[in-house]
Amino acid sequence: MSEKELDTEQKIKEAARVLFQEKGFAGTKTRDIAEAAGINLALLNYYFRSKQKLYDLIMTETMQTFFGGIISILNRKETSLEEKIEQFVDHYINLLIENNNVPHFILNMVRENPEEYVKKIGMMEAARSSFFFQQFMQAAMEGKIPPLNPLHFFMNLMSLVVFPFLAKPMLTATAQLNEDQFEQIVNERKRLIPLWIKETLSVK
Amino acid sequence: MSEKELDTEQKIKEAARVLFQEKGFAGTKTRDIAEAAGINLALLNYYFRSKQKLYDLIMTETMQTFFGGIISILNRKETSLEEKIEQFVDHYINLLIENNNVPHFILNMVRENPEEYVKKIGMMEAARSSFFFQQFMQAAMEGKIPPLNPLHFFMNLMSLVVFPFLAKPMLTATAQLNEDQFEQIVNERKRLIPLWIKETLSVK
DNA sequence: ACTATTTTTAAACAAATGATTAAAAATAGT
DNA sequence: ACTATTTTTAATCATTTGTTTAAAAATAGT
Repeated sequence: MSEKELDTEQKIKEAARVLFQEKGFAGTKTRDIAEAAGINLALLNYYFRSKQKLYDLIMTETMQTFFGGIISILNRKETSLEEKIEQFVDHYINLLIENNNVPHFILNMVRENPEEYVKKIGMMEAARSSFFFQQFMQAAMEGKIPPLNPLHFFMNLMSLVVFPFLAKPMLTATAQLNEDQFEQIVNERKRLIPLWIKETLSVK
Repeated sequence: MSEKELDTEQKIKEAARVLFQEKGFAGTKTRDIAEAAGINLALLNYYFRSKQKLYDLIMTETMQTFFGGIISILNRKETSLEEKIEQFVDHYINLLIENNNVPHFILNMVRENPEEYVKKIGMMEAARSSFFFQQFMQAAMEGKIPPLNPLHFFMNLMSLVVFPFLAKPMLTATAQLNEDQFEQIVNERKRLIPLWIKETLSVK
């Protein structure tokens, strides 16, 4: 096992990750991956057996990236509900600035392969059983926040954080925003989204 | 030109619309369309010349569906800012309940073909020059609402309305929600989103 | 009823695409 | 230096896929 070996494998995986996230499974051709990675086409099958197996690997790793980091934030005993919201928003916006296409990829993936997705992710269950969820329900019971369906709350939080990254190509295509302006906008949202979310908890 | 003729053409277009919206351009095979429409494969090319031309047609019509109805709401002289928000939310949620996959399709489309998308849509420009936008800026100048970047405001509105439909496959795949429960949730949001959005206008 | 036109069908084509093979090149172990 | 193993390459295979063709069937015009 030399340096070069890992290098080749890694080059393929990286090229595949970028292309799969951008174009989806059907839209990505094995020859495109080989070209982007600068390797011979046969090496893809040599290292990863098949396009599907490579895709599955990228899928798993991407899910890990997207959902992995958040569990620990939601389960911290020492932070308040408000602090968790702030950390959640900050964590995700930072993550998505570095991985713009991940939300799009995950949505495509779930549509292509709902069963596989369900197997790989106990995310919702993890969120439901999180300390964050307990804190939310307790605050509702104590009347500190209104008895809003937690699903609305969670959907709002994800919406406000994630949607701009899904819509980014629409904004940049129409020359509404360039790369820097987009990043500035989403960075502003690190501060604003927690404020907005807390406001929604004062409604009705 | 008989009944059957229009019928065949329509059947193909309908099947293509469903499949393209669900699976994207690369993920949809001409044979799948033919099978779903119950027609001979060659008829697709007979009526629509090519897969690409058929896709372009579906794309144009879908954009029309998605953006067409909203302009008149945003330009009404007789409604207030608040009323426009309510009508906007109600209009879109109703539309998306009948066309669950349209947001996903549009996002895919923009990524596949940003230039074509830009040509087809002057939506942002229409929104910018709308009476709604003037009302928004005026209210900000008069201090009735804070000087929030209109982009944040518009992004929040779209996020809260559209995101649940993008995330729907995640919710149904994990058996969090069935079809009816999902529809109930988004219907609740017709009332809630305008309230939440108005709250965001009281922040900072 | 006859003819021209339109629509439909089965078959085939050509290119694209995922995968494999067998040989060559590079590397590791001794 | 020699051998075994691993990695890389060029060529090829088998399917899939978008499209075309030519004939058959259906329809319209008279």
